[in-house]
Amino acid sequence: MSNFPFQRLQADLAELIAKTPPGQRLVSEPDLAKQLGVSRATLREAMRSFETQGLIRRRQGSGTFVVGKVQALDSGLEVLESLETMAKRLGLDVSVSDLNIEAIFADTELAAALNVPEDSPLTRVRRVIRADNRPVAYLVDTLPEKTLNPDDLLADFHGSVLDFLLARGDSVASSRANVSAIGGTAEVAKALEVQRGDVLLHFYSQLFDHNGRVVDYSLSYFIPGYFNFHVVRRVGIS
Amino acid sequence: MSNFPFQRLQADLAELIAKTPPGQRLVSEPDLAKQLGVSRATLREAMRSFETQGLIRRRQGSGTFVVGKVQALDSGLEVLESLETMAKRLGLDVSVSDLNIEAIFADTELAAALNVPEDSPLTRVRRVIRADNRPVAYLVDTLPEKTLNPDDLLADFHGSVLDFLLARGDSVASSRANVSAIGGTAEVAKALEVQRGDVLLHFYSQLFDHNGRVVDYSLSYFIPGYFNFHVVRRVGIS
DNA sequence: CACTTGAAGTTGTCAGACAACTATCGCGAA
DNA sequence: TTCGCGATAGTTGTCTGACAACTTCAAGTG
Repeated sequence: MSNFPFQRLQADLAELIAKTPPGQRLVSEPDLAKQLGVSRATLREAMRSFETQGLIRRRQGSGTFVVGKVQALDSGLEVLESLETMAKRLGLDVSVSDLNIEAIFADTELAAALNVPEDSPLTRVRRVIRADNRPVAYLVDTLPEKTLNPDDLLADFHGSVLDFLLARGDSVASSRANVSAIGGTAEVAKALEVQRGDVLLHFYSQLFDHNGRVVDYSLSYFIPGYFNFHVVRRVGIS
Repeated sequence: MSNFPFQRLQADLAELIAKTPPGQRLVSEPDLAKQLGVSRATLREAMRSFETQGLIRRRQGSGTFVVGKVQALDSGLEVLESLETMAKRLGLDVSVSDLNIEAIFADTELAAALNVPEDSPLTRVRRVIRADNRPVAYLVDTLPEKTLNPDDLLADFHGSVLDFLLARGDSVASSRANVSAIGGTAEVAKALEVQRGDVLLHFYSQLFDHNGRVVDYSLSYFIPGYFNFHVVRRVGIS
């Protein structure tokens, strides 16, 4: 087919990875290169690409492993619920780790997103969601300090800002979520224990109260495959 | 920070790409490797990763270029409308290319998705959507031949299966779209003129008529950045 | 003017080598 | 026996240098 070793190689590698059981080690790079008829440098470029896609994971001194998937969490997007609630509804076991709460001040971007003056005091909540003890989502919420004080959280926070606000009786009506796909930045990649640039599903959303005011500005990053988000779309909305 | 050249390199490269105007050529690999203090092999691995993310494009003999973005198309996902309709609503200029219509027979997967017997005659419609003359989406629709005959299309098809069905007065009620992020397969990558494995936003959806029967099985692949899909999520659906 | 030829510059691929790290096995000490 | 530890083989990470394939453009040729 193709005259470029790299493209042939990607097809061969894809097939090899597909038929290799998750968790199993691939043959070593020198052997694989010989077996596939390319140099180790070219093979490594292809492997880097597959690692960026999240299909394999390389560990120096140990080997290259095919990554496996756990059961997917499925949810309709039109229902606003926390990942914790969603997991409980499905009877799955998720946990929260790397919880980080800090007080910051609004820069231009945050001020615009939250509709507050620049340099306003804000509260930022970051954490990693784990399923099957593997990181599957990285969530960053930013709220005005007036809405959520860092000290408030320490008392009774289980990982979901939404659940916390609802439990407190706050006015929360809806959220507008933008969905996209991106390669993970350094911060996100580190949190999710993947490589910078790996394929991630990305939500950028704003939470509104019943008066239409922005309550929360949220960035969510999901490793594909662990979640199934779906939307019901209807014709002729009027 | 990091002891691994590759991670430092990714940070440096990301910065360099970010501050380089779209469309402009980067300095050559040997020069860049010297400038960043790594070998050309390591640099090329990092560049492969960024190419997989769709941030740069390499052309043999010519150079490496930073890719630019056109204005994004924005749409609410809960409204089911074709990309063409959406573009017209926004006054943007999109076109259809690489239109391919073929008659196939249902394999196990298609039979399950469309709820028809295996080996049933089906019609498959594939095409590329272009904005600013660049490929931005790849769409594959598969329908029972009874619903859509290949010959029907030749008369009056403008790129959207949904618009065609609606214009014909078919019963189309809603669609269930699963949203995910994937690395492009060989077929998709070729159609979108990107590298296999590049980050793409992916919709897998079924179109239902008013009786709840599956009318169309659709796979959509979007290059991130050209589209802004959003969903309004509400609390306490009952 | 149209066409060819060549050179310079670029990315694509290769081979071999060494460094850094990991897992494992065997042996000696407690 | 059991624990700890060092040697060792095997793996990925990185480097160097080289050549092939391709693109571009300008000079030369008819």
